[in-house]
Amino acid sequence: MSQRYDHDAVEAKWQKKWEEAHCFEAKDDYTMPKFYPLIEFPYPSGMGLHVGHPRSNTAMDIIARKRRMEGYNVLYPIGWDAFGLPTENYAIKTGVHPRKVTEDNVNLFRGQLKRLGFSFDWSREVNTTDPSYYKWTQWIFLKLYEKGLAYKAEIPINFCTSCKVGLANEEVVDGVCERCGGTVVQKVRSQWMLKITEYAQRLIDDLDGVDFIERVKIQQKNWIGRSEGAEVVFPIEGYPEGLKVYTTRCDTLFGATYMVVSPEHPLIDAMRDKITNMDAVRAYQKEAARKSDFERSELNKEKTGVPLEGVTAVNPVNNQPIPVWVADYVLMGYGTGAIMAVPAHDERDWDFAKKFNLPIIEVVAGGKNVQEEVFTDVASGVLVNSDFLNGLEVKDAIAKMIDWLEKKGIGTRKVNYKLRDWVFTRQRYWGEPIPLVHCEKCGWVPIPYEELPLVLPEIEDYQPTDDGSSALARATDWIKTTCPHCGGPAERETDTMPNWAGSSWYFLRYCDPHNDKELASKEALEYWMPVDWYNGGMEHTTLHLLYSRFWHKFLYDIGAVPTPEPYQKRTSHGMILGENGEKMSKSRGNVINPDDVVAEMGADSFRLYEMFMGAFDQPIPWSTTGARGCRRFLERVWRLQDMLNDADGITEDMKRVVNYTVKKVSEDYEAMKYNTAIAQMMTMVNDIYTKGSISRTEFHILLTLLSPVAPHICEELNELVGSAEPLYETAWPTWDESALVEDSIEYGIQVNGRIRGRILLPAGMDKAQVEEKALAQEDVKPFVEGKTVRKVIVVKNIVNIVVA
RNA sequence: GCCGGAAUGAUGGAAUUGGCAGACGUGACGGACUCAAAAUCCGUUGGGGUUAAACCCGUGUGGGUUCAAGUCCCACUUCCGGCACCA
Repeated sequence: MSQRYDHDAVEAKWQKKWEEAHCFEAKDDYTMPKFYPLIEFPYPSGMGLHVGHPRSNTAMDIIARKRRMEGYNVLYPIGWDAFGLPTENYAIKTGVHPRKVTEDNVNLFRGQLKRLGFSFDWSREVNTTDPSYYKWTQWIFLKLYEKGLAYKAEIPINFCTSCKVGLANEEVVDGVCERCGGTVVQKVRSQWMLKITEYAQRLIDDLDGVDFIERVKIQQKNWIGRSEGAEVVFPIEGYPEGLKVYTTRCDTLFGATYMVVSPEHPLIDAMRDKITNMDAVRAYQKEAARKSDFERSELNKEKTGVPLEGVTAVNPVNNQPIPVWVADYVLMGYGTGAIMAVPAHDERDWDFAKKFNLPIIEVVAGGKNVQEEVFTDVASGVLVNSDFLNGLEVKDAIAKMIDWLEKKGIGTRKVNYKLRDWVFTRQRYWGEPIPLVHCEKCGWVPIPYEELPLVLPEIEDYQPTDDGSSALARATDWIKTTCPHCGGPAERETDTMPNWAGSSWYFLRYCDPHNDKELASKEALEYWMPVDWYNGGMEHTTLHLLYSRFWHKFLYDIGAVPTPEPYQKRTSHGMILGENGEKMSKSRGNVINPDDVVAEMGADSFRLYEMFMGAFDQPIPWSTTGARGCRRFLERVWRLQDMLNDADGITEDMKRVVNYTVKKVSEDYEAMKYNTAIAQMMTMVNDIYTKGSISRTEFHILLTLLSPVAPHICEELNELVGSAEPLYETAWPTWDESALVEDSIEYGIQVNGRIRGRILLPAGMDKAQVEEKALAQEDVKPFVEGKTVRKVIVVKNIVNIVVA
């Protein structure tokens, strides 16, 4: 009789063995076929590991372990994305150095991850806050600067007037500071920007060559937001450059009845002497500055705006005067910051026109009365009231109008992107210092490459300064330096990089993490890149994933990496919710601590449950009883050691189920359908229990299949039953397709689509024979008799008899 | 608001991608074992209906396409992720 299944002993034993055998370390043998799976490296928060982390980690661990068993050289790395806001906020509150906080949190996370038995290559651990790491983050920034992709711009930040600190959007709740409730204002600061927009088209085009799940591709494309249209200039007396607008619907130019500029538009200042209601305009600008873009562009909110009295533009297609308004639903960051409004055919313009009683002119016929209802369905309309466009369909009208505008020199064809350049600076201490100095004489000057890394200076006080600069501004000795160019006095940048910086290239460092000459050697990059399979959360689709693709493309352009794309394949897991179906959070009190689960039922049960709980790509509520069910399954597997029989190989009656299980599990792992793979192994175990015995070969196959999910218990059982080699050195099993063929097929017989009977027939009968048998079947007869059989359809194992 | 997902028994989910809805797990109920309980093993479990069967209803709501719809199309409802300084 077997001993009790003691998960603590089994798991500790095998974790030690694996570590001593170094069996999960990637080999430097570049002749082997390689496989590089990747999970998003965690941010080591003080809360410790979240049950969400192991979901992605286990999924890729399964693939990593399977690939090793298939003979691949696997690099499955881990590291820490450790710069960030919460750590700094904690330091501000407690006075503990962020480096110390980070170190403690990393130690906590490392211990928790190790306890879960992931087959990470711990010898390649990286940490973004390590100067030997961020040396290369700074190096990339300098390269971007050198190539003209980093520039300064005046960009507003959220500023708490009471804490005197720049706030992340997340820290602004209902317009006030999350921490102190103080008033938040927009404060303009000069910030470093990265020209991601220069890569917009390639970031769209190159999605065709990679294997990302479709929703990721769609979301990235929509985020980049390419549109084709025209820029049209509306002349304004006293404003020589005219008011330039971007439109995708230049066919509707004859229907433009007013124009709108965003509150930040330079026109307002330039025309301030002509504008007769300047006080009202200024007040409106001030009001708008308080709102986020998000609040401003909400469609269902009440439209606001103020006319620019004294300013009149001219519609260039018909020379009609057209009023200009300022309204916050127009954003300076998109297009030209000004629009022509065609209320008859745009919902927001229509609402605005109705509210302020502006004229509405129909130019596309096909809807109802445009005075009462907006008409936006462009596919079905024909142009009216539009001079030379009358009678044309919308798409032909657009083409004709663009030609006309270009010929007349009024407008030009223009591709526009919603994507905006990346604001790359934070008024924070706990980030990578920007390796530039400002010299009175020479302007911004990069520090020489030999001086990298530019190390974060030690400071005593992490409180931000009164003007919204980071605590770095207190490190006056560090700030004061000399200009590398002229040798004169210069000052360092006191803003730091956002935490997206370190995470935009970490997968490159894993290829060669200890290199102090390059970010990674050419040979290592050529062998390991691209990442073969990257799994992570949907929430990173438009920021991290896009930013890292952008950096990678830049590095490719300067010859630093061998591939134009960093990731060959991208998949995504669903979030694990609390038992009540809500997002896990401290405040909701529904947080599940992985340590508690592991202590109660072991890492294997925990891993198994996370893979079994539901569809991998869907959000799923946690269930403690569900997890216990997985523990119960492992105990059933444990007791199979008492059911071993003396049969050799795979017994005849198990042939089908064993082969089917190998196929099902192999294919489902690859498709990330872990839940159904596990369900099939449960079915196989249920079968064995019914039979009461199992051969050694069958048991060994089961253990091999299960080992990527529950590696500790499988290794232990494998050893207990006397296998010569550990499972991690065992080859992945194959299946015999011919063993899956059934001798007979059960057909479901439908009459008019409703199931009426079943019939078991030998396999290989042709359709006519099946049809005949089905029509003669007893249960079916009453539904067919006395009726005319119109048609009989035999598909797969369904016979549908259509009668009338 | 915009972009992307999702909705199936009491419950988490499955369904060969248009072909017998509910695999597998949880819970519940019944049985075996036990002095008893726990654990374990075996069985039942969508709703209505029937002694039993037949049969009827059933995949968020309303319409549609099809021999056949959880799956495709149209219109809605609710929930989840993202919206550029959380990571």
